[in-house]
Amino acid sequence: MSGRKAQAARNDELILRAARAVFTADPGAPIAAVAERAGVGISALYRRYPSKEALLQKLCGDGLRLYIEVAEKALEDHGDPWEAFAGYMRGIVDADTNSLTIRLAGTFQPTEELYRDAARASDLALQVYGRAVEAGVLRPDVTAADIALLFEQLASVKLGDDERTSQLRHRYLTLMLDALRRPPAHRPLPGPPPEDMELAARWTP
Amino acid sequence: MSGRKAQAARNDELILRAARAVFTADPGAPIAAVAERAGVGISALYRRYPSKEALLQKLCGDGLRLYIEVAEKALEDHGDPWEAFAGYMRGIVDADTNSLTIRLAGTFQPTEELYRDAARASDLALQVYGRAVEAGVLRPDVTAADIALLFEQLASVKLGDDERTSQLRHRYLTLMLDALRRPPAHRPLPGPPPEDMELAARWTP
DNA sequence: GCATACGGGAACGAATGATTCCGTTCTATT
DNA sequence: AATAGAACGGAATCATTCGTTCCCGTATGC
Repeated sequence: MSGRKAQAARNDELILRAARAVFTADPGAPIAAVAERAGVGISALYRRYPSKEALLQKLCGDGLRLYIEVAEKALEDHGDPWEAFAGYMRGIVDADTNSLTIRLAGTFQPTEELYRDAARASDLALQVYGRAVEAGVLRPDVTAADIALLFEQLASVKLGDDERTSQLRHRYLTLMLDALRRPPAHRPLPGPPPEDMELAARWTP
Repeated sequence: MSGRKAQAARNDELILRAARAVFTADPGAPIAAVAERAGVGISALYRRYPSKEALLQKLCGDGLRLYIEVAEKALEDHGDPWEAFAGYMRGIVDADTNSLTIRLAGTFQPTEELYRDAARASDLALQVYGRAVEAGVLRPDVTAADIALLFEQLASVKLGDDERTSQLRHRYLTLMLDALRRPPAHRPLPGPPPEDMELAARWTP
């Protein structure tokens, strides 16, 4: 398989990657930004998806499936209960699915399938949470819904490039995990703290 | 003072209140939304501010001054060091200045005065932080810049009406404080956790 | 009474952005 | 080698949004 077909297949992937990156950074981004980032024309997009909404639904669905995958992996982990739970949270932060699912969710009409996947994801999250509670490693006054909101707070952290952002998210995840763990404890925070200049850079467009 | 002058004075206040509410909820909101919310016409806005940017600068400045006020109050508190620090954080969350300063900051050209106030705010924040560190009530591996980013994460929490949002922010602030405090401890979380229905409501526009 | 500051909201014009369309290129098949 | 047609690139289109301006009614203070 080579030539035109190969480019088409490559573009499939390029477009999805670009869309993910662009809409993760800015959920309201124009579709032209996706094309530009992918290095293709706009028509290459419209050949594959009938509308912007269709593309968003696809991305949202992919995000949900990724979330489900991470949660299932966590449920298979029968080692140390706390580590299983912490690993799950780190996995979700790495997958960065919250930027794609929730933040995009309000912007289009969810499909039936999307609802099903969301329900499944929610159910799995509840199981992961329940297992940590049963093992007694989680403080008892947080709920599974709390955990979901914590993910969203972490997703709101955005500073510098993608790598720096990820580093900081893990830093604050570690902090949150300290607050969640029973018994309470302080673990060393990973990654360097934000520098003043990093913060000051946000005052100019 | 009554009649036309009184209405003008009332409108001054109405417009500022409306602008605060609208831009806090959506930093990119149209100026017409502000007028509608204030219950005035658009020209009532333009009589007072020459442009949208001027209004945003005014709001941002007000937010900064409010921030400064809260921080100064905290520095005057010579009681229990931890409570002073925690009270400061609660005060900032209540004032909700982070939604106005940082989130708006990127959208216009900051004035000279804005820079000065931002510097002063940053300096005060550093003092509050420093005092908590000196008293040994704060874990040593977080920095003042970390605290700033934690505020922003809390500002990203938005669910239901304003009151519910505030309640939840305090809930997660309490969680974060548990992670910040030395020695580590778990304090009971205030406010009810999010219900599934509250979370599910966000899947439709 | 009346000049006028004030404010309501329609009108304007620029910008943005989704979608369509047309001409081009490259592949596979005849 | 000629050609049908898939895949593209990107300009043109068309609707919408939004900041700003303008016109006009109103009622207030003199």
